[in-house]
Amino acid sequence: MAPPDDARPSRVPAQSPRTAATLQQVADAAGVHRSTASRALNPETAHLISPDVSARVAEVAARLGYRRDLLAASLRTSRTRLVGVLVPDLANTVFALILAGIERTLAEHSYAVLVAEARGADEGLELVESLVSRRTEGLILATVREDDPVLARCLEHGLPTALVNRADPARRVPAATPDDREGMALAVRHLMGLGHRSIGHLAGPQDISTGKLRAQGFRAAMRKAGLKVGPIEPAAAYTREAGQTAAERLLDRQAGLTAIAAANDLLALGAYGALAARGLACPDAVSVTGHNDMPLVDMVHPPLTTVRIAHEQLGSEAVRLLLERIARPEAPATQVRTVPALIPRGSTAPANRRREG
Amino acid sequence: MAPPDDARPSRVPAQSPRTAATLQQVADAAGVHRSTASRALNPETAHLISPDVSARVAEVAARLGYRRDLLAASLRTSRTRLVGVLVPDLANTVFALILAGIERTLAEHSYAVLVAEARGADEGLELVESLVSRRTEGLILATVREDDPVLARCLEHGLPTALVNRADPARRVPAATPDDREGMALAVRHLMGLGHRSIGHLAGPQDISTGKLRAQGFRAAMRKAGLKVGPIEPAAAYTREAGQTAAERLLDRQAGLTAIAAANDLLALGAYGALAARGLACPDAVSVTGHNDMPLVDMVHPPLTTVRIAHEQLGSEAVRLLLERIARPEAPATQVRTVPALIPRGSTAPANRRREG
DNA sequence: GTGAAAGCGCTAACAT
DNA sequence: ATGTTAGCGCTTTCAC
Repeated sequence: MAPPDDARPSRVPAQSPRTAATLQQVADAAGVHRSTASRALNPETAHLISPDVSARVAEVAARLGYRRDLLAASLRTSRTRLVGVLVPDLANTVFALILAGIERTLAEHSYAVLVAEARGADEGLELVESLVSRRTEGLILATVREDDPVLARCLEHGLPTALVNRADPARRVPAATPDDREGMALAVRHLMGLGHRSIGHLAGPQDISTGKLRAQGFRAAMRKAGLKVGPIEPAAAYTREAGQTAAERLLDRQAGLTAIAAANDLLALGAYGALAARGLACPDAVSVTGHNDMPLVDMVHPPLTTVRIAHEQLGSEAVRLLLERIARPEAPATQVRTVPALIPRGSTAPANRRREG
Repeated sequence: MAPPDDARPSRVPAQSPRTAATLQQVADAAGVHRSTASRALNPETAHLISPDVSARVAEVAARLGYRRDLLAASLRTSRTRLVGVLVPDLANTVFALILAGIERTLAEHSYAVLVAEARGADEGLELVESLVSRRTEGLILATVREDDPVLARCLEHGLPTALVNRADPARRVPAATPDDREGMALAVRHLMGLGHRSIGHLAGPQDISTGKLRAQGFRAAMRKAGLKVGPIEPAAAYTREAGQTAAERLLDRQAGLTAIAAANDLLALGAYGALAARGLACPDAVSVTGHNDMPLVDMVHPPLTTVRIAHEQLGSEAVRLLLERIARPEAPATQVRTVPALIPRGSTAPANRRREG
């Protein structure tokens, strides 16, 4: 009934493979054993097979639209080429940029990325279990806080882990972070260069390494300049709202403040709100600096002077560290710090003008 | 030499499971067959097993730190609970927000998300192959353009697919999009309400559904109001740079323009640049509207009047559509449109003031 | 250079 | 209610 298949190449790469061809089918069609087909199709083992057989198998595989089943291969080899990434908030630009860096770099190494949001610690623990049970080869955590239970669990599991943007004070695992102390020092020196002497620090949450280290950087830079360390007010979270609240406390504490160095751009924008609420102009009355150089902070009013973090690079460094860890789990945990850069814009100005308010 | 293990519960939940326990080991330790252990541990089949055996198995499993190997289970059941997501640019806030919505909703259904950036079409095609070979149950595409080869490939594979933020004109697959025509009509009506009659459209790329539909919405709204349709200039990409270039062309084409309705916030910000370059004040000389309500556009100068898209909702709707598709692949492809909202801010003002320039 | 056989860890008929 | 058996699709000894 059916017309005989003619030998010319079919128009489409085989009829739509409703059910994907399996290695066994390829082998049968090529008249070889499936182990031979496996070897022929795998670049690592193809050299074991005679060129003509290899060619025939490859041709048949292409005709049948064969695709290696990575799931089955992973089960057999225990190599999934899968990495899990945990972030606190996907909607946050900082983590989106880091994730972009991670994904791009992992793709270069033909790894796939399983991404999940760990809003709370409990959720994080469950996610680790689920990622382990999917046999991810390693994890990148952007969520880590002080005494983090998720990190602890990863260590228990012996799961190769790297941190990004957050450091582990105990240095038990590799981490890629910005040089937080130096970044804040950059901001403080910039303000001092403009003549500011009364500088307050709008700090981040102190159980996050960025929050803690940037506060340390602030103190150190002030001391080094021989200045009395200004007031430090930690915000409850890295948000505009928390920033505004903390900035208000900061202004309450020290009336004569001429500059605020914030631990993060969103906090700095919160400070804009607090200043506006008191009729204090920025930068005329009070200068403000941020941290991160998020997209669009060059267009806010006034354009935010900030410390640029190479977020994508942070992501790709974390990948490098993780892959190293996967290859040599017992090697010492490398800490990579990226170099921050000050981006001067309109939110900082010389301190010589007296405040009106 | 080693002290005998005493019977008290060990301090830690078993000694660190260097090598995770397997179902067989649990079964052996509980004195049952591994299929019994499997049934006992699976909520779906636990009712087949007597309560006491179930309890014993559960207890042993907990003691040994047993974790079901999802990889092996998936191979057996052909259900991976894995969904692939393709976005054009992870670093773009719009897609980050959509991804957040996708991830959150998929997590509720205990699906995991494999995310990848498809920068070009070739890359997209390869990614589809790789996702197929990982046996993702379905795909969400945020990358689709006119006559998209990636979408075509998904259809060939018979892979359940849903689109997000982009529509397929042929409606071959389900899609969750904003109501692009209505969104743009909102902006145009707002401008007309302020007395603007000479309005230009800073359009998006015309091979992307948002670009095309928003342009259509612009035309329709102008005609409906009995106005002559103003000039339309498509930008090469949804970026500030492309927006500035296209806005310059727009201003060249029609000198008397009092308002620009942009297809996207970044394009609108590009228009800010073009206006500033010509000494035209916004909104005094020319009003500008955007589209998306990206984070921080409320803080740029002037604060951008824009059309808010519920990006996270878009993501969760896409997930709903995809899961439906996975359940009933042959059902008609539903199109979901979310309702846009105009957010009036400082970049639009009444048209009565004459331009100085 | 190729084939045969075993098995990764799990689940789902099919017994009993 | 539980055990037996047979794979999912692949890779990798081990033979020849």
